[in-house]
Amino acid sequence: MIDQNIKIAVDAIVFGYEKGTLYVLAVQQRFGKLADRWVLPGGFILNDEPLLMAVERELKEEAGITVNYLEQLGTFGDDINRDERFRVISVAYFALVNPKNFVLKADTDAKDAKWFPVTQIPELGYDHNEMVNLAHQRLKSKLTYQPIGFDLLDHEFLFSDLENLYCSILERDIDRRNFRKKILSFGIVTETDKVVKMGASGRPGKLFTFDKTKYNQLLKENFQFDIRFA
Amino acid sequence: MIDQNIKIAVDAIVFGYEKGTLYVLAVQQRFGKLADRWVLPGGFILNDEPLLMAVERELKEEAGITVNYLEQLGTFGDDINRDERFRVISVAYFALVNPKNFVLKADTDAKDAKWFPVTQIPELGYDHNEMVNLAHQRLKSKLTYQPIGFDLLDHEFLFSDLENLYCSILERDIDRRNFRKKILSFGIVTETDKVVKMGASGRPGKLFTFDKTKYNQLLKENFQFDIRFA
DNA sequence: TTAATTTGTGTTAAAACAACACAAAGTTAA
DNA sequence: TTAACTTTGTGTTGTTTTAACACAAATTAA
Repeated sequence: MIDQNIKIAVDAIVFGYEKGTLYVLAVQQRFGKLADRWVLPGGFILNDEPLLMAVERELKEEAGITVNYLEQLGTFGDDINRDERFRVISVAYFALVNPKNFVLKADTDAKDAKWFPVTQIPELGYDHNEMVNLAHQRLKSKLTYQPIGFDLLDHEFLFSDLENLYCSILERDIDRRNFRKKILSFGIVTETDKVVKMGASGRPGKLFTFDKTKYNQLLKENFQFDIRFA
Repeated sequence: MIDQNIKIAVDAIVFGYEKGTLYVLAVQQRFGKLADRWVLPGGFILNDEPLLMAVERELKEEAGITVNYLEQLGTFGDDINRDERFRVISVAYFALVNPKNFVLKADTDAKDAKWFPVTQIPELGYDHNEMVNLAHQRLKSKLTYQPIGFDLLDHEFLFSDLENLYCSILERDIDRRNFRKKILSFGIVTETDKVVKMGASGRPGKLFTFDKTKYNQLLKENFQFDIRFA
């Protein structure tokens, strides 16, 4: 048997979006040297636990959430001292969730769980700021070639919600007419007959939904989602 | 100290290209239950060894090569029995090399090392065929949005080499005039004044080089390499 | 010297993109 | 009740990019 003494953990960068602001979920550590320090949700995997399950378990335990979208981001194991106690290699996951769907509640190892605006993330433990930066990049680029924005929104949303999401995450202006034309041309967003009055003033807007079935169908026919517009 | 008994390995999917054929490097195992079986080059990491170094070391040891391009592909750890001896999580790397630059030589654990055409890869040990498939996908898509094709070619190459590389890897026809126009418009490929006579008949062609410095410069100015053509 | 092979080059019609402004439907305040 | 304000919803046009297409030039082989 080989002599190897390295531990394996998973960590998750969970993005949430609400009213023009992009948030990242962090938890406050309860125990150990980094007690009180904010870190990404995550932890060691169990001996007989698949990686994906470990992430899902930790998110449930530490913050009480279940995500809409989850994919591997990358594995951090080049800095052999990234955890000062002993060597830990961490598999980072990228996740999206609609914050409205959950009330955060810290459970096991976490003292607290909180959404931080992506522009105001405190200094996190380990190399977690690095992970957040990488994930943030991934989100930005993925938004343009995969319809993942919908995983951050309500099931039914106003077109302006979608537009604002793109605007704020990509940090640029968008021409409403061109954007709408393009999105609708894909045929993966359906107009419902519901109309919703804004809390504030203004003309009421129609609600739309993302048609995932249609999207999967189109994928088989070599459809390529792509939004790179003015 | 947590009770965790999982080993960590790295594996590499190394692509090589020569005369219209794309190859993947595999090695034949010398020891153990899978002796004689072809597998991807790789192995367990050392306690104080960064992941990247582990891959480079294994490639050197098992096949005698140093790659041109190396990036993380993904971590395989959901199937807890992917290695039947005990649980192993493997970090897979994606690599590109010009086969001409090396003579393969199996050294330590490997009995033999060999290039297999990507269309004729034997049944490999563990989940390595899955890794190859994923890497192959990555290569195809990355070829269109990152200038990595050059890492598979000689330093100086004919335009037709580049064109054939794209044709064969992406498995589609390319219009020579449009392709050339597009590539040259980026300004990252430089024409040398060398002319080379083909081994066979035909008009001699000029040699070109990839200007990496220029490419890095352009990147800072928000340049986006992108080849999606007829 | 003729045939075969490979490199190298330009134009045009069609499609996609970028830029642009105002009317409609509602709310709020005078 | 009217005027001001806010937000949704919609078309056109010039510009740029893309796709489709063919033949001459330089060399080797027969």
